[in-house]
Amino acid sequence: EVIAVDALARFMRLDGYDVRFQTGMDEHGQKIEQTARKLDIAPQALVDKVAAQFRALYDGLGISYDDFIRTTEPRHKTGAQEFWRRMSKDDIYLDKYSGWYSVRDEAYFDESELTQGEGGQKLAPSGAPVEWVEEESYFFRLSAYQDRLLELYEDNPGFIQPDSRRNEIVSFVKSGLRDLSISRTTFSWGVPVPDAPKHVMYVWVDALSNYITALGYPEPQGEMTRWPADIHIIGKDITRFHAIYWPAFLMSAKLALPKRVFGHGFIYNRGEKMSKSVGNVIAPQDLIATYGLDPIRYFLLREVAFGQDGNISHEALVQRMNSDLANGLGNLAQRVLSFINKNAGAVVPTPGALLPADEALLKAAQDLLPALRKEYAEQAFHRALDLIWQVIAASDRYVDEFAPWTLRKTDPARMNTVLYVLTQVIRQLATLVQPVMPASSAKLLDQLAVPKDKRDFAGLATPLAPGTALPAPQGVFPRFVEPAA
RNA sequence: CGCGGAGUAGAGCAGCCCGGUAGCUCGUCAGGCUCAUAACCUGGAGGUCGCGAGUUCGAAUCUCGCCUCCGCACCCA
Repeated sequence: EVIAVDALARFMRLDGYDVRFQTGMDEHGQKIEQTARKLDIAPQALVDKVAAQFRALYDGLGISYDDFIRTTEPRHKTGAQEFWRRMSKDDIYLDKYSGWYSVRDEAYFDESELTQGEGGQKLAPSGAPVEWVEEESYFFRLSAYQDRLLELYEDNPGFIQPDSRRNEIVSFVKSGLRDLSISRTTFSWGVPVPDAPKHVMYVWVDALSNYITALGYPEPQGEMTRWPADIHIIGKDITRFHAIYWPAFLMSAKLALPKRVFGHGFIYNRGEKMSKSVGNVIAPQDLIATYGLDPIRYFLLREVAFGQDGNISHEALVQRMNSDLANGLGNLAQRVLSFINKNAGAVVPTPGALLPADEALLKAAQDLLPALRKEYAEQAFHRALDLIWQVIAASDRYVDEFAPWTLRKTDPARMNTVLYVLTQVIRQLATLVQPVMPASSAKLLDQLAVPKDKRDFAGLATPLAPGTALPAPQGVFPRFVEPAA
């Protein structure tokens, strides 16, 4: 889920890291070529259209990517060809390939994997028709990498995450690796193999190399100095390619390996897999229009244990919106800020001596950042958010315990101290929630009069200055009310 | 067939690796408060932890068998 990657990237940026967040799309392959022919348009025109849709989607989701690479770009093609050349010559050899091929799956299947369809038609496990294909092909000596890959997994338990994915990959590799066909002659929509014009690269050599071609590979200077990547976040269905083929290719080309491959789960609609044929696909654009972008982002990161599959439903979404956002964070900010606005001169209050309870709440808020670093480092976004919300609950209890509306009459100085503590805490919370909800947290920080250049995590070290004028507060997270049926 | 995951209060989940009063969120019921977006706080009710057997002084937690659902296959990214 790109949103998760985005939140991670934003978190690291706010924490002072120089982040490069790149995404892109694979635009080659026989499937594209065929689809384009069916539509009677050029393949390039087809992928241009799709790419535009993707960019629009990402922009709509507020994705803060630094680069969006398409495999049809010249920079990718030349880079991919160079990558091919630099893979060890011992690893690439020419041979004949024959087997049952499914165009739809872009994969060959073993005889034993096929099922018998109607009229004797052989079908791939996916139900897609297969055809007997015999062609000249370049092969990659993947079999030679089995031990080195297992060693890699062994020495770096965190290389494939989550663990369940790792186990799958390890047992797959242990069961034996076969050499990989890495070129095709049956279609031409792809990157030509260097010095073998009849061949185009098989989709994965081509597509996987995007991670480095986007960095300017083979140019060793510039962005390429950032390689290796700290993490590849991918759909769990393509974990195999990223955790087996890609490291093997990189080893062959004598490049460093990414430090982690994270195969994330899928989002289900009410427990059902989204599928066009079932007609239960939820368009992100519709969700944003109905609920707003930040609530969606929050929901997806909070509700789903990242890495596992998750569910989305109107009911669950509304519940999160109303209880966590409107009643939780939103209400806390609103009750405190509007009280200050009405009863404490609309400025950051000046505190007196702090009581243990004050210290405790401030400490709880300050302790969040290191705790969040740990969770983000493990891509445990749901736990990170849970921690933040524990402090919100503690803050609500604190408000009730010290009841500023009573102190207003009995002890104004103490009231100011309480309100001061709360503004500091809310500021912490708003700052820490930025990676997940950039727009809403910005509004919150506006209301706390935090300068735009003081909103990163380093800025948290500087408390809000007492006496700073605060604007009139406005609700940031509206309750979701069912439209009248 | 095989490999993998899951079955715990009305709902969604944690706990299970490292056995010992079954926990969280939401909902629900009662009480409190009134600063706030009918919100917030406190307390209660609600579970034979899929089924059966075994190990053990003791099992949601370990072992074996069985049942059910799901993924590894479409789609989507």
